[in-house]
Amino acid sequence: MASMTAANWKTGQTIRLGEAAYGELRDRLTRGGYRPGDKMTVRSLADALGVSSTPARDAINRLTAEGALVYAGPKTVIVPFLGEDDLREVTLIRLALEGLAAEQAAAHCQDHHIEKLLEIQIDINKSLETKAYSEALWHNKEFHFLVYRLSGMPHLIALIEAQWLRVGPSFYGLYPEFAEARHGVRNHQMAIEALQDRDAKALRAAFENDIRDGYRRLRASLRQDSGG
Amino acid sequence: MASMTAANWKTGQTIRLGEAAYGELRDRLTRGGYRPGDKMTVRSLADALGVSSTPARDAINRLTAEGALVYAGPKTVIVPFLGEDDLREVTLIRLALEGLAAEQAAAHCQDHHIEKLLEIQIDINKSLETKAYSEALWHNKEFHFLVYRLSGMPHLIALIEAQWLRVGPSFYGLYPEFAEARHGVRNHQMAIEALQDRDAKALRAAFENDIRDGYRRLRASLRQDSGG
DNA sequence: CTTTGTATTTTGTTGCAACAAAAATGGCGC
DNA sequence: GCGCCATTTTTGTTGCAACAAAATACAAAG
Repeated sequence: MASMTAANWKTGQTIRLGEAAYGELRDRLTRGGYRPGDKMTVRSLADALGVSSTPARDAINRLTAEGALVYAGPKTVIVPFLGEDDLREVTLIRLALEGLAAEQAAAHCQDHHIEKLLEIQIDINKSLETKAYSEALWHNKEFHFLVYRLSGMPHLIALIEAQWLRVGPSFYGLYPEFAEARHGVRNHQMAIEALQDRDAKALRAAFENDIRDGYRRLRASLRQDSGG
Repeated sequence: MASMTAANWKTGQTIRLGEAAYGELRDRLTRGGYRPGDKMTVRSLADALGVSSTPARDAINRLTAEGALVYAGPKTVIVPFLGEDDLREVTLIRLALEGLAAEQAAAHCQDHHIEKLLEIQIDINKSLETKAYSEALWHNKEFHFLVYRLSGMPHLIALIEAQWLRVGPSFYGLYPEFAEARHGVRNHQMAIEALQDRDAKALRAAFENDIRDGYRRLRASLRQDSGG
């Protein structure tokens, strides 16, 4: 009994309101519940989540530490606008981290993982056909993180998730255009083929391509916004 | 006046106790004030820093989110032991992030930066000669982050600092052996030469070498501990 | 209409106490 | 000596109120 205590204490359901609030806010950010510039106040979040100010404040503090929220003033936390410089930096970081994750994933890939990826890709295509962009975005994330998890590097995955959370709110609004272009389909196909060959370098290249494609499109839309 | 508000509000001295507590605890961690396994309790930290429990809790929460502290049980936060797997993961992450930072740094390097690096290297050598290992460690960090800051990527630097904070406590205790071997001196020399040539790839290689050297030594000492 | 100065409202931070839960302690049986 | 269980102590979490400070709304002047 004493031996399982140290290993399994996380198993019990999360009774910590702070962590629950963090997870919920994180989810809403991921799902496009907020737009860049939206103010995050302790009291409004506490009301929205039905908790008191302490857990709400914990959630905001943590997301701020991770870069998913930023200070716009001494007493003002907002969902960040991603400028061109920010986008460049986060992209370079993503290339480094997700490239590493992909490279490490190849060694731990099994056939059933590839089958699962094929299923997810079918889901993505279906979602695109029915113009269910929010779903497509979700499946796209599933695709990426299924591979990244194969790396067996939990801390690395947490870092990658933090980067996605940074670009998410800015990315989400203009997904329709992205989806129409279907730029991700070819890259995902390349990734699956690389995985079948257990070719770590090719897998990395496929994901880097995907990241770079997304970067170019996001940057273009950023310039469009500032230009007109 | 309105234009400077958004840009300069950070200039005012930090009146937030939570951030001050975070900085202080961070500093103590960096300077070897705690060893792996040490318990971090809200009340003891609050006493140690002369603040109430809220800012102390904030500091612990943030360091925990960054991985510098870990949960060892539902109500127990400790300074983490770095196992061999953890060390491998953090090293791969460091290679990715610090490699990127070094590569980006080359483009922004000016002559006076190289001069400063030469000065720091002299400080390192002096500290090693006088067996002031704690000082040597500090100057070593100065050396690395002076280069990393040249990348102009503040978020990347924050990520790198978080990784250093993870390995710090485990690294600190066995520095004397490291210093005696002087393994870093050659790598730093390579880095300076690469910087003089503005050779980004060579600069990256020099820092990767430095990280890998440290990894091998730390891993060896880890195996020694578990073996005997 | 824009701008400037003022008043009002909102907000984050901090300290603190209560509570439940986990950890440390000590004693008991073997 | 060693493991196990009950008791005591310690601990994190949570909610809340007070306060200072910043943001906002508003009014007046140019």
